[in-house]
Amino acid sequence: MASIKEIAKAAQVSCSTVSRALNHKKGVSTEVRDKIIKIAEDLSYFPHSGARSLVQNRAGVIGVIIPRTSEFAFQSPFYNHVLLGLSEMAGRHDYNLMLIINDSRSYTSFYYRHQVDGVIVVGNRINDERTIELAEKNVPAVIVPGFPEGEYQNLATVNSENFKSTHRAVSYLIGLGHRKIAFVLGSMSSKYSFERLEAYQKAFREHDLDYDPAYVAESDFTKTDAYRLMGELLDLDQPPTAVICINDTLTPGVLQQIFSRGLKIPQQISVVAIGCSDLLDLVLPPLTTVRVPAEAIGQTMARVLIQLIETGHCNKRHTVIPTDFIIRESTGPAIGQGG
Amino acid sequence: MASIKEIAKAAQVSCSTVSRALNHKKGVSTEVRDKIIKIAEDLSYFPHSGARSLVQNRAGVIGVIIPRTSEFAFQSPFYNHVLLGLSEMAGRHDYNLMLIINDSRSYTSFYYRHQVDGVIVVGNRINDERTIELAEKNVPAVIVPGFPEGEYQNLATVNSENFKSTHRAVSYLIGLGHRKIAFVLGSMSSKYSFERLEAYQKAFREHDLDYDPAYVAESDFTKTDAYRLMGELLDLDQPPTAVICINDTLTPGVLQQIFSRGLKIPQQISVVAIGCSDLLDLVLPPLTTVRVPAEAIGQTMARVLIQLIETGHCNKRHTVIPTDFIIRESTGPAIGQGG
DNA sequence: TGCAACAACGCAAACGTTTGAGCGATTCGC
DNA sequence: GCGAATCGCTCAAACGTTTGCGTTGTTGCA
Repeated sequence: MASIKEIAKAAQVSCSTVSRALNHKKGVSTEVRDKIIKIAEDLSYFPHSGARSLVQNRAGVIGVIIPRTSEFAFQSPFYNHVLLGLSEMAGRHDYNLMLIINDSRSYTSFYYRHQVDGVIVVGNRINDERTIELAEKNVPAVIVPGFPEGEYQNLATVNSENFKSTHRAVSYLIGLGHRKIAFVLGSMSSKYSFERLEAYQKAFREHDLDYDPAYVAESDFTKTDAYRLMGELLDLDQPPTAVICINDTLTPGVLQQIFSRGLKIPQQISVVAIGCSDLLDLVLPPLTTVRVPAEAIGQTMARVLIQLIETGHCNKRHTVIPTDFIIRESTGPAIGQGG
Repeated sequence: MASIKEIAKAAQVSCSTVSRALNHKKGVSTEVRDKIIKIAEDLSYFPHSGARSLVQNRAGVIGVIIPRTSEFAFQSPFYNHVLLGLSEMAGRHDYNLMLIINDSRSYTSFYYRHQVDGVIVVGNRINDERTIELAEKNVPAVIVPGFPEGEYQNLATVNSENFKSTHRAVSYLIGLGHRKIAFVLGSMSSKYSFERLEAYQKAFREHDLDYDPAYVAESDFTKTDAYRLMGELLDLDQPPTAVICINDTLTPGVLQQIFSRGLKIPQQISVVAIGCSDLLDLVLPPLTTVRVPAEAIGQTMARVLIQLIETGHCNKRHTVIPTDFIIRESTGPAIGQGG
């Protein structure tokens, strides 16, 4: 409500001086500055962000795009944790978040329409032409996941260490004597499904073992489907002695199938979860987990984007965040296996 | 990038005409209008929202404040679903969402600093002075939950039907013969814990029964605490034959305690969940649930706020959204009870 | 023919802020 | 003690829109 003019009048100085005083720029004496600041507080003055963005070409807002249905975005712990990291880091640098969910329009149009300073895309699809447009129009942007073909000045990526972590988990299970290791994947159009499957295969090869494709199930990422698929896997003549769940959404479905059959974990089947959900922390026994650092992903994305916005370049265009492999009580030696 | 000026030059008209043409106001011939619109598209023009908000005093942005830690906000399905409803309804009316989580500053300052058109507070604490400030400064705002003392022109509330739904659930359990009905509450400083407990008590009174406070447990809203409390409840000399979980965060803890003891649901204990989490839908057996319509709450909040913003008043200052009581398979007749 | 009404458009002010240029007054260096 | 640098401040332009008012040209009506 109160504008810089009223403060200027009250303090008997010009607008310029008020602006400089409030922004702590030099060129204003301490007495005048203190006086102005006091008046501004008394009048409960807040700068008009629109006017400011007009002249400064900076809005102090980061656009966050989640190209998923709202349902999906808010149900998956991954997005929640990324948002958490984003909001934390953005807040620390005095940026706010503008949220766009399930908008079919171009990312670039969003950037222009809302005068955000940069754009973050969470859950980028492989080969989404909108990401390329973003890069070609030189919009400061950070995406997860994905490595675009070209090298663009203003486009950065953040990924989690999919291959390595999955590889470690599978190797661990093999080391425990497991050979029939079920792997409940999501859709293979998803980048990380693909990477993690490769890791799975490589771990088998490294131990001079063949892996049986029958134990790899491709789901549509829903709990229901995971429940169904796990049922099919357990109905095999040689049911798996271990199972890996590729993400948070699937894990409950797999677990419920196991629980419903009264199978003991880890005595009868070992379980490894990949994901970031805390909701599963209370599952008994505590699950051996590949923890995807979604919060750190969000933080990093925000940090890189802000650097991109403010300096026009970034130190690392492609960041890979390491995952943790946490061995807890849901995994144990395979039974009835040759070791 | 492209401004209205460039379009004006290209179309050989004045800025005014361009503005009028693009905003579909009258005073411009159809030929000129079409020409301008075409040029605007070719130049991929987007109006500068800052400049627009400067002169129109409207930003097209709704501020969403969640006065919780980021962890809490993003873990609880309630907030997620409210956000879902908000984003859906806001999008439909061409508003965007600006998200503020865990900001200790005044709500009013947020309103002014970011030139949002109105403010939504999700998870208002009883007697939070910041809400009152919002109302007193006449900022268009909608809050959940809560009924402030005074009647303020620009402050509206949305609540879910806490009392009625809980009452119905408890009555149902009593009808099934249950007498020792555990109730795992959250903190009593929370409005809905309080309301729901009252409903619980009233249901007992109405059936001419005394309720035993020993079965009411006040938690700190965490899974861990719920797990612990449910353990204590089951260790009672006369363990409960039914349990009601007051919200999504608690339910997994309670369930895990039950599962870990190998108790059969509903043969040995009936379970009623209050909440909106879909994650629990896959729990076996499917839970009898008081479904809190968080998504509808979000939608309603957005709708009311937009009305408040655009017309300066709203039809209903206090909206109460009904809850559903969904009877599924986790509840059954009490065993070893006199009926 | 004369005049009112109206449509289509341009002009310029206004929104609130930042910032380079400019201008006295004081201080500094030598 | 004189020019140069510095300080503290003001002026005014600029950012991109919208919009009331004015102007021109056309049409309608008597």
